[in-house]
Amino acid sequence: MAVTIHEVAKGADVSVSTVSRAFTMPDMVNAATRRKVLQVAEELGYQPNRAARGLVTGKTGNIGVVVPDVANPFFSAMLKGCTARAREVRHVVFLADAAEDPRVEAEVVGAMAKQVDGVVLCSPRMQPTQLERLVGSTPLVLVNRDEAGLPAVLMDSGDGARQALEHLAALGHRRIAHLAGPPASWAGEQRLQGLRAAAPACDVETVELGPFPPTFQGGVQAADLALARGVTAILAFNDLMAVGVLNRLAARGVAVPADISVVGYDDIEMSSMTTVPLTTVRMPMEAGGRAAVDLLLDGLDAGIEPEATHRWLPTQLIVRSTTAPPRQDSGSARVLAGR
Amino acid sequence: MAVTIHEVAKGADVSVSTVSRAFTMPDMVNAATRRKVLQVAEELGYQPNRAARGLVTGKTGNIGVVVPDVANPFFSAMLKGCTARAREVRHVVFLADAAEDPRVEAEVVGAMAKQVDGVVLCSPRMQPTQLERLVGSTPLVLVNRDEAGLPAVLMDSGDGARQALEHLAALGHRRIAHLAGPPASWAGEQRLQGLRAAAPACDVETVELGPFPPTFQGGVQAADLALARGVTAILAFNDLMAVGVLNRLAARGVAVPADISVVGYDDIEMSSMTTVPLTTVRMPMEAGGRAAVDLLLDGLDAGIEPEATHRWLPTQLIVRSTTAPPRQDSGSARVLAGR
DNA sequence: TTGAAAGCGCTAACAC
DNA sequence: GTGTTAGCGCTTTCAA
Repeated sequence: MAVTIHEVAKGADVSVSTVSRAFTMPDMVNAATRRKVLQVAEELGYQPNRAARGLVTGKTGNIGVVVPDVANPFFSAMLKGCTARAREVRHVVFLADAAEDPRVEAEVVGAMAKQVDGVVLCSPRMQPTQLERLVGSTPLVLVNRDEAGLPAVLMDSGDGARQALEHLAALGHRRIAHLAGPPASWAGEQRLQGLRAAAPACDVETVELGPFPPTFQGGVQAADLALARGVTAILAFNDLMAVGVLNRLAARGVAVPADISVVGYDDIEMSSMTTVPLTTVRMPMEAGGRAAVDLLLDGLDAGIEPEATHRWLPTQLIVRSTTAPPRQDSGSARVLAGR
Repeated sequence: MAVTIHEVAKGADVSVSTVSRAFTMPDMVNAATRRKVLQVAEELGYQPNRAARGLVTGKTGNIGVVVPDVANPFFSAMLKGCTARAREVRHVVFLADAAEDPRVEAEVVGAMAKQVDGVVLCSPRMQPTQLERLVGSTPLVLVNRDEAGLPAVLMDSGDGARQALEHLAALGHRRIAHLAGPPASWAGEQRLQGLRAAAPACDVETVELGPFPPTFQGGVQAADLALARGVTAILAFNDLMAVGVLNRLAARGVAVPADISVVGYDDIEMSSMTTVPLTTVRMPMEAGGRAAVDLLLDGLDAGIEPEATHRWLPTQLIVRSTTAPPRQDSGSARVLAGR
């Protein structure tokens, strides 16, 4: 079944160490010998057993990636970045889907620890103490979370929130709802802070709603609450929620953006796919995945445990037709009568 | 750094084999001893090195999953099923994203082969001959492809196409466009066949368009072609394309479903998120992922190479408001005048 | 430039 | 019920 290094050695009539060298340190072996070895290996379809190699070198060539939910477009985009970059640097990805469960997150890191050179934790939901317990089991890099002095790739969604707020304020909106996602979301917290910080200068009043599930349904649910609070604009936690909001507004006969403006956060083009093009804060998820892999590997090369290095990635507001100046006759009353 | 079995043995004052047994065959060791061992292991934070274990047992406890594109909702849903099921049976998932490149598919299987117990190939795009070359390197299970006598999980999208066609025919549609996706897609081929087979009995004429990229843009592009052919209904390759179609129709002032009916294929609720709820053929992607993992593992348990076992999963038409009877004044002319 | 041998962390006979 | 020992496939001293 599995063709081993011994068979290649026998076939090429050399010792196993020569075969090994032909692969790992090619110029330490005679050109002719090497050619022969490589050829025999090719014929036999030999592929070094990376697990065995890892056992002795201590380097597996694998990296672990843990996401809260692969089916969430944000995280599948991030995963895409991780796998793509990993491939470029000849590494393989171990994937774990934590199913939005903090305990699973901790558990899987333990399970992977020994078979990987390090783990990328994407938006981990777990408690700081749990996170700290993981430190030392294997090199860790965080994405969109800043904790325990760990190296991290951080997206500046606080700044994105500011951009969105200023955009809406410039249009004349004075009362804006913020729909929160999962409480454990670092990015969500950043957005809220960015919003609060920017609101006074923009002369905007923010209405903080939630938490809601970061889903289509969460958006539907949130839309009614936002409507009842008489806002003229809504900032949704992510594109899924934003689409839910859009749908609920449509169902209630509220026009977007005539009656209410909507802004979401997305990764790629999810939101360009809505029938009413959705204004969004662009989160560079794929780039984040790539950066995380780099950070992890750089840290490993550099020496021991990587220094706590933070890589900030900018976010960008993409304005589309879901935002417009508020009506002069002010949203609230009209909207509530709308149905 | 990494705590080994030896340290646990020393700490518990037993031999390594006792520690090993305490983990792998608990009832072959004295209850008191076991308790002590487990406790010491706990304290030291010992986790067996699965790679080393695999080296001797020949079983890694890992399974490989190869997808054409993680960022595609179809495949992230399938991946979700794989990881969920894998976890339930205490396995870890090795993920590879082939970036829609057949060569990469073959390559990654080779790279993973030695570290996994088997590989799930999701909708592989590679040639039959390439696929055959992979057989033997590691146990393989196919999803949505039937080739080389390999075990496979197959979704009956041919039947889904039939259901969609009959639905549209029942509404009175007589001229229906089929928008093809990637030529290498087995599922696409199935749908086309299902359509062709069902069309005569339904007294329907099918207009076969494509191939198009299975994306939003592909749908935009396809919509114009379909319109020009004067159909009253459109069957899109997947939900992304369907949404593209919807958008382009809206942009051209064509009403859905008044002027044209649209049907897509989707996995979960993507299509319930469109502003005009989209009628779709439901593909059980997540269930497919789970089934594939089961098939792989069952085959391994059963004995040698798994028999070529096929698992067919049904598809289901979900009717929503994007389909309606065609206008009496017949779509074609009206629509073309529409803009 | 090459080979022989030790050993990575673990399990699986085979003794005791 | 427990310990000793021989490897799993590979890399890496150390000698030749």
